[in-house]
Amino acid sequence: MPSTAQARIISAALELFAENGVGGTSLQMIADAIGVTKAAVYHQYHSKDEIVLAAAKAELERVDAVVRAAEGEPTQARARKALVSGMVDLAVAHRRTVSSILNDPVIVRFFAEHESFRPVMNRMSRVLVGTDVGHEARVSTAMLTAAISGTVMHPLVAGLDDEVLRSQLQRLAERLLPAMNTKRTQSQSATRS
Amino acid sequence: MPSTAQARIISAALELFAENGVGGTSLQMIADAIGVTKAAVYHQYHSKDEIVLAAAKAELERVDAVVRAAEGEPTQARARKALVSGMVDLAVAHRRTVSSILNDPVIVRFFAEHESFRPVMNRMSRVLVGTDVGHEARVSTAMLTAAISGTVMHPLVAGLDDEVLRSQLQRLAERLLPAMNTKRTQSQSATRS
DNA sequence: GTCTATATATAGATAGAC
DNA sequence: GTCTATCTATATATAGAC
Repeated sequence: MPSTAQARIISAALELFAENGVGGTSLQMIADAIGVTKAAVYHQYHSKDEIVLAAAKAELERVDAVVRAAEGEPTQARARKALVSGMVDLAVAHRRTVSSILNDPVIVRFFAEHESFRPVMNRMSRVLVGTDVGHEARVSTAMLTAAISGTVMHPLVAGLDDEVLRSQLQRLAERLLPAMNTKRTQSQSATRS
Repeated sequence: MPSTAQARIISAALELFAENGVGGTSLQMIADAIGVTKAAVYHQYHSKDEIVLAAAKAELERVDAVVRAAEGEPTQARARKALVSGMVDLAVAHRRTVSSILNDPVIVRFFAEHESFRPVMNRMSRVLVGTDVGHEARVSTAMLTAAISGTVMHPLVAGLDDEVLRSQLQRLAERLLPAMNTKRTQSQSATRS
């Protein structure tokens, strides 16, 4: 839970990361963006890595909220629809930031190194493909997230209205969902920490 | 037409850009990677921007070759299949580099600023959706490229064999193709319940 | 084409006053 | 919580010898 001063830093950092990449963003830029000096920033976070970590966590929390909402749906079919819809809304609402940040090599490395990030992706995958861990399931999940986050910042859709983009994106995203073995719908309330 | 010395620089730069981002890659890193000094690198390219530009051009040339091959197909249906297939092959063959580079904010800005990059994307779009410039066509094209390039570097598919990834990716990518007005080539219907 | 050496700016980071 | 001042390392970039 970041303080207000920390929240301003994270917010500015996310914007700058999206525009310049993590490696291309300096603490001086962040400080300038919120109108303070570097030392003030260092008083909140002791290193650049800590800022990157906090920014990544803030982004992931948005995804976590969407996943949690989907997990609350009564059937898997509805859960999947809720997940796709929520992810599309999230991506459209943050066109410029979401994709560039999730794809930044530095952030990707953080996700790989810090284990606390993995559960969210696993839960998302479980909502989408259940307990199936086959090839198709994995590729489907990966493709769905990559497609949604990548499309919204594509130059070809830059001029599109949010509403139009959202509806088209949602319709296309659902085509990527793997076929459901509609037999059993997994209990959605279990296994959450 | 890069010299051999220039080609080595570009090759090393592409690897490093993928791993650290453009902003996180210094000329010293590039020089170290190919075993020369910074001054030797500067003798080939007068600035970091020139290296980024040359690297982006090299990547785009690979895409251009795929598009050109697709354009040579006799029918639009075959052209689209060839394009998807070629893009998938390209992405799988360069799992680590393709996506991180195409999504890097610095590269994206280069693509937007330098007009010479745009025609390739327009030709690709024309192969995929013909002269249609509607919303669905634009989102489809954007999503197809984002999905292919983004999936291959997703952690979820990191352990997958190239062959498996390629076949799954191709099958899923074809689901994103918009319906063709002329004749059906797939049993895949355009609208799903 | 590659080197040594160097100029200048800015990076990440810390100390200590207010 | 924010500042000034400062440290050290490294960034981009150039000059000129081999």
